[in-house]
Amino acid sequence: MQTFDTDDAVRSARAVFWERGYEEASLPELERATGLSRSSIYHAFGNKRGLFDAAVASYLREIIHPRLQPLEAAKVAPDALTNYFTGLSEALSQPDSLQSHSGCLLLNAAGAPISNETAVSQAIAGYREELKSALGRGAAALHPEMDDGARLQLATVLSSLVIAAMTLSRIDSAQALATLDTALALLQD
Amino acid sequence: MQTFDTDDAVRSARAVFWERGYEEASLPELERATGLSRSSIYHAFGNKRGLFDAAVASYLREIIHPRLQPLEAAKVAPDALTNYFTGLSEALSQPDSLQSHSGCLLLNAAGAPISNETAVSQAIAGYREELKSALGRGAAALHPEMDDGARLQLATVLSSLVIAAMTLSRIDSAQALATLDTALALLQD
DNA sequence: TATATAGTGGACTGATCGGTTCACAAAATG
DNA sequence: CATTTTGTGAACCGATCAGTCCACTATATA
Repeated sequence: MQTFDTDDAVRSARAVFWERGYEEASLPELERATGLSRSSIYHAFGNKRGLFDAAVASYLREIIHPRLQPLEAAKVAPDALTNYFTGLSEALSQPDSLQSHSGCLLLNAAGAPISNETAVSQAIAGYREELKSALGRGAAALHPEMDDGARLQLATVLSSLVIAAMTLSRIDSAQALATLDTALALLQD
Repeated sequence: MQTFDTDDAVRSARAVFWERGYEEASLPELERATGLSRSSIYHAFGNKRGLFDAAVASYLREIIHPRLQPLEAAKVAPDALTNYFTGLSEALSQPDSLQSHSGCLLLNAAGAPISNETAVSQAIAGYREELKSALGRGAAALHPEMDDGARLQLATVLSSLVIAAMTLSRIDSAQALATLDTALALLQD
């Protein structure tokens, strides 16, 4: 049986992919981060790409979904949408968090050659759809009187603000936070 | 004297960086695209990074600024903002254009290790600021009655929609176009 | 204890990386 | 024509890449 914890190893590798991207994450880096030797990585994950896919699944499960969960529950609280943005804003304010200085693992991948892989591009597109859908449910809970068209428009705007903020967080945290503040301001109207 | 046209060479290299990103654009690829040998590239641009910087400057000058120009003129037409979004939407609809399948050279770089270079991150942050400012001027021309706070908010939202659309264009052109349609819809209100 | 199975570390492969060097070519200057 | 200057292509550099292989270890089963 395996002497290392698979989830721990994937989490460590995930951090490397998050910071450096798929292509620039080297095997020696991944070995160092996971504490595993090359043969163990290849035995457990097949190849570098297999480890990346495991990292993406882990990212969705442990980073994305926990924050979206209140917006995807059967009953959505009226303040769930506000809480989503304040929580994300706090995470981006933490100056040494991966979120704040590396943005979003998936969106970073969107601009890299790895996005030519259909499995990867589908994961990113699916994330955006899920984000939009969850934010739409939050909008419905906050503004029950809003009609479907306006709610869909708001969900598109809010999810775009999230995408822009995560993209900008790597290069200008002030602009990223200001972008999220704009999202919060939109919820007051 | 130089037997090749510098602007032509930079344009060709720019296309490679645009599609592949800085790190994954190899010297052989850049040689092939420009038709130049390695020593000519190094003689003219110093190194790979110098060629990339020239490509970024060329991208701003020939791709970004021409489209923003009507929004940055002394007098901005009321329909300049709408024209910006319809023009961008048409460019992303062109299925074989670099814009449609490679998004934005600068935003792609934002998610890659090259963004750790301060000159690069400043170029990207500056682009976002300029985009926001130009869209704000367009909003003022379209809605002269709008107060400063609302105009700034709208500019932040619109520039975020552009960023999201350019990011998504690499992986899901339908979502990218829908995002720009949302921007156009916001201008009707 | 003997045998089979699963996991691991390190050495190695061929390919490719960015960057450098150098000898030659072409043009300009005297 | 001789010399100098500038530009260029090709060979080469050490380093690093992802991936493979194999001998060895540790555990599990019998």
